[in-house]
Order: sequence, then C-alpha cells, then structure tokens
Amino acid sequence: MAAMGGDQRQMMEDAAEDKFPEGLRVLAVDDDRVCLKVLENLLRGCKYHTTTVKDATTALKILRAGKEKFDLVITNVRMQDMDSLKLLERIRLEMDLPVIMLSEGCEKKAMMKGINHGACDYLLKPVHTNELKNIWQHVESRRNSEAIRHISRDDDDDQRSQLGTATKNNDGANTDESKESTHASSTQKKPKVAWTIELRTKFMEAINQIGLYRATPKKILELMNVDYLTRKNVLIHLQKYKLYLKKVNSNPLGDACVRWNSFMNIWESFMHNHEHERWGVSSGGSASWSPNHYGAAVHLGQHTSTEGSMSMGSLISGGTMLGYLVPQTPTMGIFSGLNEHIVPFNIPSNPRSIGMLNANINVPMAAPQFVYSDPITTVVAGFSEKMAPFNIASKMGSVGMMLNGKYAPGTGRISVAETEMVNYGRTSSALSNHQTYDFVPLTHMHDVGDASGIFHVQEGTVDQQAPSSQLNGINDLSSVGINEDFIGEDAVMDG
DNA sequence: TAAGTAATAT
DNA sequence: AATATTACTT
Repeated sequence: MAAMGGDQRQMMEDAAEDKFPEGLRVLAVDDDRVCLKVLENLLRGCKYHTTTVKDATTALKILRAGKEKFDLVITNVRMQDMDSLKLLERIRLEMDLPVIMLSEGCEKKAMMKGINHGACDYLLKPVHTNELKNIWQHVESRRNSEAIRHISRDDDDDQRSQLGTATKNNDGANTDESKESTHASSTQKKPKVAWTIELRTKFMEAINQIGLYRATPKKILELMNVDYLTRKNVLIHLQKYKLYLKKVNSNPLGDACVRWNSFMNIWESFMHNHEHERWGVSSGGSASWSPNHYGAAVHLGQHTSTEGSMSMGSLISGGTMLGYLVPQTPTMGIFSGLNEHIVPFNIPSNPRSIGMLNANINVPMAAPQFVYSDPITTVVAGFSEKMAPFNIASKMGSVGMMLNGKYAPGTGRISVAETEMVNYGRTSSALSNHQTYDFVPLTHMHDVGDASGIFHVQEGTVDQQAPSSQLNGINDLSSVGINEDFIGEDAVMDG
C-alpha cells in the first residue's frame, strides 16, 4: 500500500469516494429512535461499522469501557439525559476521537458552540449519504497530526504503562503502520495527574525529608512511591510549588494574617515579628490531616515576652474561650473560588476574645466580638491567595481561632472531625531544633498534646544563605524563622 | 541524562 | 484552572 504509483493517484481519488473508509467504526448517538435508525442505515450504507446508542450516558460508558474501539462519534445535539456538549467535553478530555455534531434546523448558535467546543464537524438533518461519505477524513487527518506529534515527541520519560494506554505509549515506531492499515486506534488518552490532597501531602513530605534545595524530581518521586507518577509530573509540580513559594513570601499587609494556601489546600496563618522583621507561618485547616499532622489546625506559639509582642494562634488572655456563637453576620470576607471565608480582625488590647474564621462556606459564621468585619481583601501577587491583615494589639496573650464553629472546651485538643480550635488554654510547645533551612518545616506544625506548636528555631541554626540564594532570595519566609523571641520550651507546655 | 525555567498549549 | 508540553539552558 505504501508504494503507490503517482499515476494511480487519480484512480484512487475516484475510488476513494466509496471504497476507502469501509469499516470505519462509528458510534452514533441520538435519543430519537427514528433519527437514529435513519442515521444507522445511512452509515451502514456507507459500509461503516456502525453502533447505535440512544443516550449520551451509555455512549460514554461504552467509550470508557473501551471494549469496542471506535474511530468516530456522531451525536445529536439535543438529548434528554446529557447535553451533547457534555459528551463532547468528556470525549475530548478522556479520549482522542473526532466528534461530529448533528442537529435539525440551523441553530447557528448551537453549531458555533459545538465547533468551539471541539466538534470536528457539524451536520444538519436530514443527513445525506454523501455527507457521511466524507466523514472518514476527520479520522484520517487526526491520525496524521497524531503521527506527527508522536515523531516529534522526545519520549524520554519513564512513562510507565498506564491504564489503557497500551497502544499509544509503546509504539512510537508504529505510527506508519497504524495510520495506513490497522487503524488500531486507542480511545483512551493518558489522563492528567490530579494532585489530590494525598498526593500533595506525599509530595510535601518527600520534600520535607529531602530538603527543598536538595529535592529533585527523581528523589521526590522515589519517596512518594506512587506508581503512576512520572518524574515529569513531579517536575511540573515542583515548578509550580516553587512559583508558589515566590508569591507567598511577603506580607506587606499587617501584623498577621490568615490566608488560604491554595497550593496545599490548607489554611495558613502568618504572623510578623516587628522587632525582627520576620514572618512565621503555620498551616492548617480541616482540609488535610495526615499522620504527622501536616496541616493541623492553625497555630503559632506564644511569644515569650508578652509585652509588645505578636503572636497568634492560641487562645485568649484569660484562658477562657468565649462563645463565639454569636449572631450570624454575612459580612465576612468571602474570597475567590474555594471556600475562603476570611474574617480580618483587629484585636484591641487586653481582649478576652479574639476572632475566628470559618472555612466552610456552607456554615456561615458570626463575626466574633472583636472582629471588625470589614471585608478587606487583598490579592497577593496574582495567586488566588488573599489575605486578611489584622493587627494585634500589644499586651495580649495570643489569638484564638476557631474553625467550623465548634471547639472542645477544656480539652484544648484539636478534633479534626469537628473542632478546629486552636491551642486552647495553654501555650506553646516546641518544634525543636528545626533548622529554618526549608520551607516545609516551618509550615509543618506538630501537634503536641494539648498545646499548639510553635516555630522554634534554636539560636545559631538559622541558615539563611543557601535557600535564599537558590530561590533568588524570594524565599525569605521560609528561610527566616521566628527566632529566639519565641521560646519553645517544653516546660511551657503541659501535657 | 537530569534538572530548572518560562512561555505556551490543552 | 490545573497540567502538560516545548524549547532552551544549566
């Protein structure tokens, strides 16, 4: 076949009309029985291998099952069970099939939509045989461009065989063959990796172990031990993570803030120590809770000298957590996209209560007493994080924060299920001897019994050089700890 | 060969 | 919006 004389070409053109695309495997979808039947007959008339389905859902099921292979899908636009656009979208996302849309009348808008959503052709009812005779072109042209893609791809990575990708991955050399003869099309595209919280956590833990500046994709991958991940997947994520770090590092806004860390899907609270011009982070939120307490509730430890110091994350001066179950105010800041609700608050001096934050959009919560719920929203450097600055007055013990509106009185414990109260009643414990070498240790709070964690950096262990230089100095947040101002003495905590 | 990066594509 | 790819560079 490959060697076809030039003079034959003319002949072939003539013949092609009714000869070549025989056996093209077409899946026809229409919930109108009659139309479907007509379509089927026409397709059969073209000698296509035709399968009919009367709704989009089953169509999708069949395609997903992959038991039968198809070259092309023809679907009616309007259907009961599923918008054909949905179907189109799913097919585009999951498989690699040309889709032809079908409608009656000339609904231009629908047509445009279909085309814009990636339909490769749009036919009007009634369909004529000669239109169907040409549809194989879509299949063919797609194959060609795919072949080109294959050739130009540097398949260097260890693309381990993934679900259903058999044909595609292994046969870089096979393109010619598959193009011309077998048509052994694989319907499944390699799925995108979804970075679930579990994956992110593993990723962070790996980095945590290796150290950010020694962490390379390969090592991370090994530690993560997730079979379907490739080095490239990790590389991409690492890239994103580093970009994220860049953006996260500065908070010009206030003494402290809470914000949604969209990278990790957790809340973080930040505080600033004016004396030293440094920032600390803690992370938390109900979104993630792993065995080593990554993402435990938000808390930073208390400052040693309360005078003029900043701290947040712990309760309230008198040891009494007030009931914050106060009137609902819709005025809290609601932030973009996710479930961000942020209550920025000022804390007056000697407060008995502080503020809280509600991470669940479904459970609107009251602004706490000392909150002014001026919905300050400040966009941070393009990322989806927004911050709510709040000022912490001097002479206060610490700041309390609750999530989800519940806390466990007297226990001081964080119950992940329902309570995200922070450090009830007691103060800090130490996260001892963490070199502030990496970002991660700082965000990695340990829940030590009843107390909250605190960033404790032993004197002399701060290594600000290496990391900042690597991240172009943008990583100050991570390389700088809360220093000796924050004790982390175990003595302070009681168990 | 692995890794970092920025721009761009899907 | 989140990942992937690409095209360079180190």
